[in-house]
Amino acid sequence: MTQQTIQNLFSNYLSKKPIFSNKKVLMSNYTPDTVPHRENQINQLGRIILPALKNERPSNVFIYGSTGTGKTLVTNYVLNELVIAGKQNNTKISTIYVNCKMKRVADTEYRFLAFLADKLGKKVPPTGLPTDQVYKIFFKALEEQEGVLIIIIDEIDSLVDKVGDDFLYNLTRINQDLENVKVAIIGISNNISFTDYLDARVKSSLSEEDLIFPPYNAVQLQDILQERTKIAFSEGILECGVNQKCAALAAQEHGDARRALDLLRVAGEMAERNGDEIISIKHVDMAEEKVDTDRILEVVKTQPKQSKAIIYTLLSKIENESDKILTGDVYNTYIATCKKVILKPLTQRRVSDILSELDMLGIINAKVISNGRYGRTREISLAFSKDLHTKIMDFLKNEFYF
DNA sequence: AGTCCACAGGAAGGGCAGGCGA
DNA sequence: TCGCCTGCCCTTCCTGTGGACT
Repeated sequence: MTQQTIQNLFSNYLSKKPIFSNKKVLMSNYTPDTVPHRENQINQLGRIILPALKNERPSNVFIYGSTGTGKTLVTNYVLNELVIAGKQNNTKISTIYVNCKMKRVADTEYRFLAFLADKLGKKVPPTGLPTDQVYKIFFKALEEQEGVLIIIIDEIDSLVDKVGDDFLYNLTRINQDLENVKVAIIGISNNISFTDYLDARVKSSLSEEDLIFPPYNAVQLQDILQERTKIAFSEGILECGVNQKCAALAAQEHGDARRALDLLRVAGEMAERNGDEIISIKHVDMAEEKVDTDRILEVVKTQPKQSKAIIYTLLSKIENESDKILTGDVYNTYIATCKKVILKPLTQRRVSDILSELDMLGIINAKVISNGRYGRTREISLAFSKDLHTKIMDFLKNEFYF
């Protein structure tokens, strides 16, 4: 592209009527003024945490529902309101929000405690101290607090899966040793059967109250999108049926509002990039493909070298042989791949774990099957379209200098 | 009913890098 | 600088398992 034409491109872009008037409202971290179709949950949660306004400890709450059902949004919304009411009432209410899925922030017991202590104003080094000392620092920080403190632990299941439920046991018993501050815990999880695996004592004290968030249906999603589009886009930009299509697609995916918003945002970006003045159904279709492609490609890109070698092995095996392959085959071919790219091969045990990780990340589908006397193994297939195969393969070939 | 395969996956521990306090 | 602690990645060793085969 010559300099002249790129200048034309820029001035063309600037002279067009803008597609977005406020893109922020389509982001997942945006808290709107109202939360449609969650009135019940807002009321229930509100009632549970009411005692905080009288400087009493509210019950611990356990919230569950699948992704994009508004759990975090409702919790933040209600707690914001609670803090405001507390201020008017001269009651000190503070909240700490922790997301246990955030890598290198709160994904281990140490980091989790360090994060909480940090929020309470006590610095803990990122590593180096014994865990019991971090507990001490955290308790000390708590002792200096007063009023009611509500700790929201989002994606709590992923931390418990990783480090066990001991830290929850300690946390739920925290109040016995504290005088000035009352601590309540709100646990949020995507996994409905999560509490089944907890220690009985932890379970009973953590879920003194339970709240369930059902998935949104297509009509409800449409309402949510309608509210946001009024603020997000310039007037008359949206073709009829765009909202419906985004809502319908997201409803198929367990009523995930986050996905609906993503689709709408990316559709807008697609239109913007193409220089179109109206967002049409065509853009939603493009957005659907892009959202999936981007997610998987991003996951592949961020994998360590060994996982990439395994993904490469899987792709080449599936390309050349059958759609479904077994662990043993993968391992043998992986050894060959390692030789080719001069990588020290891992043991089968470790490869088995990496395959489980890839399964959890949604890159592969792995199902444990039994072939009778020919053993038990995992049957592995790829979780994305043929189209994406080529893109990922190209990326990996480039990565390994093939 | 018992055997046997090819793994799955749990437990324990080694080695490393990074950080702290003495 | 050294000893101690952490998380992380990995290996080694081990037990468990579903179902075809005998």
